[in-house]
Amino acid sequence: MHPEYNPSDVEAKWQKKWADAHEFEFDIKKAKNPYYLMVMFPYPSGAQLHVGHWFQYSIPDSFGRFQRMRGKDVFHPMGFDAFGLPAENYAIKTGTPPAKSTQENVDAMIEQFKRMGVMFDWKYSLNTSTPEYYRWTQWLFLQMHKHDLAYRKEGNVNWCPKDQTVLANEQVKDGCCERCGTEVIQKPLTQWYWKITDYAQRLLDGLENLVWPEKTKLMQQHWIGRSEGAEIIFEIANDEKRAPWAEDEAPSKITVFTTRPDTLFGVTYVVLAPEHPLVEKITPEKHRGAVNAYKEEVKKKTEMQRTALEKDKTGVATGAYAIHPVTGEKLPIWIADYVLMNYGTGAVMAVPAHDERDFAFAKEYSLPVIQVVDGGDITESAFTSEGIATNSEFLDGLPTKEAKKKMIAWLEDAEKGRGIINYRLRDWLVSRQRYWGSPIPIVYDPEGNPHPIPEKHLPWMLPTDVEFKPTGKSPLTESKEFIERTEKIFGKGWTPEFDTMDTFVCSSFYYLRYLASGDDKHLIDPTIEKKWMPVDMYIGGPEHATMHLIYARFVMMALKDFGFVSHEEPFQRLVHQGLITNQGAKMSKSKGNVVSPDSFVEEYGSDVFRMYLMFMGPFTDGGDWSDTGIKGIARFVQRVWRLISEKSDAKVSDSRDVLMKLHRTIKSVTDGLETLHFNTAIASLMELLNTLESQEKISLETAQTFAKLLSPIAPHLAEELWSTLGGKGFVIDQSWPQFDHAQLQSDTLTIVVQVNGKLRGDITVDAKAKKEDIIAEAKKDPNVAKYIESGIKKEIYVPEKLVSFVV
RNA sequence: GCCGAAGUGGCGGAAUUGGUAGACGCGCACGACUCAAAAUCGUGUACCGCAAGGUGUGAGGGUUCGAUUCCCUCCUUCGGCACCA
Repeated sequence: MHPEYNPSDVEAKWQKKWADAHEFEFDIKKAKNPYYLMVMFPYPSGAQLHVGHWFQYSIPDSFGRFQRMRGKDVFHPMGFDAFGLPAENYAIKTGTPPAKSTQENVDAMIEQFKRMGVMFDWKYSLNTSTPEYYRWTQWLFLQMHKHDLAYRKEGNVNWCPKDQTVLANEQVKDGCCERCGTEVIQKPLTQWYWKITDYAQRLLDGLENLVWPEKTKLMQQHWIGRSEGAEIIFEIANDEKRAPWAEDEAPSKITVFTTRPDTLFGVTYVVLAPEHPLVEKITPEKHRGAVNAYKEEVKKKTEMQRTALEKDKTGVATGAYAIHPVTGEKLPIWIADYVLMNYGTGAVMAVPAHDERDFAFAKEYSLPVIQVVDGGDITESAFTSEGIATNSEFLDGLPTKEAKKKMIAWLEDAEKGRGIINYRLRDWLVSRQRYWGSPIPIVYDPEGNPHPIPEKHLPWMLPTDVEFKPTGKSPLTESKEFIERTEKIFGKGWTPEFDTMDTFVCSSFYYLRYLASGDDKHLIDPTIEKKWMPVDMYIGGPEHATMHLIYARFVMMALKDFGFVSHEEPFQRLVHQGLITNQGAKMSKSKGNVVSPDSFVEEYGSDVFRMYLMFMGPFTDGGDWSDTGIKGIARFVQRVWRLISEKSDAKVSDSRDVLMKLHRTIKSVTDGLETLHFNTAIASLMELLNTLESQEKISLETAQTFAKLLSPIAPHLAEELWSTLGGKGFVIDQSWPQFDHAQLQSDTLTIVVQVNGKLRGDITVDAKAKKEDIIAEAKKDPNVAKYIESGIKKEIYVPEKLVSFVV
């Protein structure tokens, strides 16, 4: 008699045995066959782990166990992305210091992870909000600064006038403050940026060799937004009515960017972004009123409203004129909000005949439209495709591609422009007017010039004498200790930088710090980095496709240039897990639709729960939560437990059919786990179990192989089974079963017979049968014979699969 | 608007160098065991049809002996970008 499998006892037992044997304690120095498996680290929220966490962390653990059994030394660390808004907001609400609530949450989460039965070695953990970690965040800032990749400039932030606070993009809902509903305005602020744009081309090129979802690569390509074109210089017409300015700073030219230099002869006006610094200088007195009024109007619009306008183009003429670089014609200069200051040069040459936005604008303000590319009708809309140049002097008759080249060559000769590549990527704004982040390691002298804090003062501690109430300034400005500390070290009148760093900075290099084992002298040991990087498999949500995954790549490239690492790319293979929803909606505390795994784990055990999550569908798809099928997995576990131990017999050997099924299962489980199709891997184990069930007895070897195949996906059950079957040591330490090609082949084949593509029968033939014999056999099938009476026109034979007759 | 992914039984999903659509599981129905229930086991389960047979992978067309798979048009859902010059 076999007692029922009791998951809670068995799982607790094996978790203890693993711990006692130090089974999952890792040594990155000793590892011989490194495999670096990382899952994006969580934010330590106060809520319990939910079904989504189990999906995200238990399934990769199964993948790690599989790689481990295949002989890899799998390093699979876990840490916490602990700086960020929620803890700060919680502090504003309750007064609890973020450091305190964060630590409590981290501790609680670690306890829950342990119950999951995952292989994390907590000795390698990290927490980005600890001084031991953020000293490296600050070190990274200093390195960026040292290599001229960090600079300050004025930029706009989302500002809530009522709450007196800077808002993150996700706190802005429909142009209003998420909390109080006040309309959010754009406020200029001087902040720190990192020059990620210097790396645009490398970030683009590097994508090619990465084993990443194509979709993600494409998103990064769009994000980087490379476009080839030309910068063209338009002189400003010398007009006595223009604005007064000092002779030496007289602006004399506007530089525009265009991807269509071939249409230069079709330019009928020039447009500047309303924020363009030249606007003020070129606008003649007479037009200032209208221009300033328009600028005010644009400033009031949030980004949302500005982009929602779609078709209605607005703008105003500045009254100034530009000179066409080839024809010398005078072209009016307009300002319009459809031209963006942060793309290209903030100025465009308008070719209404061949650009939709210019066309709409020209129609609105009755500006001339000149066709310079043949091949389309421009009476109703712009013709934006390529064609043959016309009305274009020396370009006439050339196809677009050649016309572009010739125009660029002409401009370069005449020194009126040049061919350039433009990127949409913008520099990374790393300043945050927040408390709960890493302080920026910069101090200002009494004249206000920034100076990097010498490395010996790191970690540059985050002060604690701060109230968390919003005041309109960075919270650190309140800290007396912070200011006193700065003056004590640097001198009277010196002040610290009060902003903290974006949390994406913390997560841009954490893959290196896991490997550093807390080393406080070096970011990472170069030999360890060489051995372990890049990360072999990185798993995380698709919401990080651009931001985090581009920042991390940029930082790795920069660190390589600085000489600290040997690799260019941090993540070799990337997989996005799907999202587990509840009734179609993302699980969140605010919606109150969070599903807790606790009651299921208690009833069925963690093996069943994680297996059920795997069985729901492909890992990359996620799915809508429903507990209706979990019983099927629970049944499977009980049947495995009962049948495998009951039927195994060291004295029997298996039939050819059983061996074939076994080897086919080894193959499909291996393929399934390698490609993260855990659902099909489990299905094929179920099929194998169904086959074994019909046997009187099975060999001990087959039973043990079953336990091994089960081990990554149901680790506790597999250990229990393995020990019951007399296996030595832990099943997780066994090597992964190999399949034998010879055993995959059946002695007979089923050949399908079609007539005119319709299935009419099937025949069973010897695996070695010849084509002619198989076709002859197919013709004899009584049902097939009926359909081929009228005569066969064509015979098609697909080896080992089918015969098709055309009549 | 543009870019990308997807759409298969009552449900989750299998199957793609084009070759038996619906593996595996859930649910459901009937049966066995039971005083009974649960659990377990067995049988059946895409649709229409008594059957022969026919239909069927979002809709419509195309290529092919043969299409869930390839091509075109459209619809729906999801994700991303959003006046990018």
